[in-house]
Amino acid sequence: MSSECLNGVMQDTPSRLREAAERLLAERGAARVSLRDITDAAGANVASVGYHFGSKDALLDEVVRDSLTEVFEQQAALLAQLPDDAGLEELVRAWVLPTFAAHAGQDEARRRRTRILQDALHQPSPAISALLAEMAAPVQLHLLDRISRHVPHLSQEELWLRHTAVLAALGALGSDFFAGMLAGTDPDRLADQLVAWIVGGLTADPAGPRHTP
Amino acid sequence: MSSECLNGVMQDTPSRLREAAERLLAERGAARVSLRDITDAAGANVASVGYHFGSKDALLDEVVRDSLTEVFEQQAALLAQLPDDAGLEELVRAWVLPTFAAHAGQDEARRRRTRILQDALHQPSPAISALLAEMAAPVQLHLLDRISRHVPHLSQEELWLRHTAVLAALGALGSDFFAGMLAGTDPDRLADQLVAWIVGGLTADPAGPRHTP
DNA sequence: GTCTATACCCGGATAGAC
DNA sequence: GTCTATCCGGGTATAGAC
Repeated sequence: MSSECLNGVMQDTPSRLREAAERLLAERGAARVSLRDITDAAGANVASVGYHFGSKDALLDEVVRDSLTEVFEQQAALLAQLPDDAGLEELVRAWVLPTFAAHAGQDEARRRRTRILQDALHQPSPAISALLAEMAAPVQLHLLDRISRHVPHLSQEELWLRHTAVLAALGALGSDFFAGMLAGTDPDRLADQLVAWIVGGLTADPAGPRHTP
Repeated sequence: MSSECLNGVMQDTPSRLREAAERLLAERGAARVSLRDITDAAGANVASVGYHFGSKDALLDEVVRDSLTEVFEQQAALLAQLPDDAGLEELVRAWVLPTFAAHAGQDEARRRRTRILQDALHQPSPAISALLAEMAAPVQLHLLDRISRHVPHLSQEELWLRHTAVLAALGALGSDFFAGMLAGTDPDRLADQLVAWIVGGLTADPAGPRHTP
C-alpha cells in the first residue's frame, strides 16, 4: 500500500515525509528534529527516509531547497517589478521582505519558508551552506548590481562586505537568542526599522586608510 | 595518580580537560567536538568529564564563560580608557575589536577566545544563550549608553534593534559560511570596513511611518 | 577522592526478510 | 515498498578498583 488516506487528502510516503519534515523544520529548526520525529509524524517507518531520499540530510536538503527556491523567486519577482530607477530603499525592501518580514501576518506556507531560510542561514552544515550559496547567488548578484549604482563611492570589495554582513545579520536575527532580544516589537515595524538601518549602513562612507590624513 | 607529567608541564585532570576542550572548541566549534574527542586529547577517561564537571555541556559552559569573561573585560577596559567625549567611531572600534578583529596577528590565546565567542554567538544552545546574555549585559548596556549620546535621534527601541543586529552580524560573520564569503580580505582592513559600516548603520535616520509624507 | 570499565539510551544508517 | 534487527557513534550514569 503506497498511500494512507482517510478523506483522500493524504498522499504517498515520500510526500508525507516531505510534508512532515517541512513542518517540523519550520517549527523547531534542523537541530531539534530527529529522523524518528519525522517518520512518526508522517506515519512511516524509520527506514523509509533512507529508502526514498537516501538519508535524513538528503530529505532536509530537498525541503530546504524547495523553500529557498520560492523565497528567492519571490525576491527576484519583487526586484523585476521595480523600475530601473528605483531608489535604494525600495531595493533594500525587496531584499529584506521575503527573507525576514514574513514573520508577520503572512500565510502559513510563507511563514514556514522564511523560518526555514533563516534556520539555513545560521546553520553550520556544509551541505546547506553550499546549497544556500548556489541558490542565492543569481538574485544576490543582481541585487548587488542594482544597489551598486546607488553607492558608487564603495569598492566592489566593500559593498560585498556590507552585503554579506547584512545577510549574516538577517540570518542570525532569526535565531532564538536574537529573536528573544527583539520580542515585543511589532514585526512590520521591525522590518521598516531594519530597512532604515541597512540603507544607512550601505550609504556610509567607506573606511579611510588608518591614521592617514 | 592525579597528574600526568613529562617535564612538569602537564597538570591535573580537570585542567587538562579544560585545556583540551578550549583548544578543540576554538578549532572546530562546539558542534563538531565530541566528548570522546576531548577526553582523548586530554588523556583522560570518558567518565572523567562527568565526574569533574557534571556533564559535557557544563565543561563547555565553563570554558566559554572564561573566554567571554576575558573578551568582555578587554572590551570594558577599552571603553574605560576612552575619554568621556570620545567619538562614535572610537566607541564602535572598542566594541568591535575585541569581538572580531583579533583574527589578525594576535596571540594564540586571544585568537581562541574570539573564535569561541563567535561560536557562542551563533550557537542555538539555550544554556550558552543565557550565559551570553548574562555576561554581555553590563558592557553592552554601558556601550549603548555612550553610543546613545551620539544618536539622539534614535528611540531606545531603535537603537536596541541596531545594536542587536550588529551583534548578530558579528557573530554570524564568524561562521564557516560567511567567513568563506569574506576569505581573502585582510583582517585589519576588514575590521576598519566593518567599523565604517556599523557607524553608518547607527547614524542612519530612523524609519519614518510608512507611506506618510 | 580519583579514576576506569561498562552498560544504557538516543539518533542515524543499513542489510535482509517479507 | 515496507519493516525489523542490528550496528555505530555520542552523552550519561554507575559500580567498583585503587
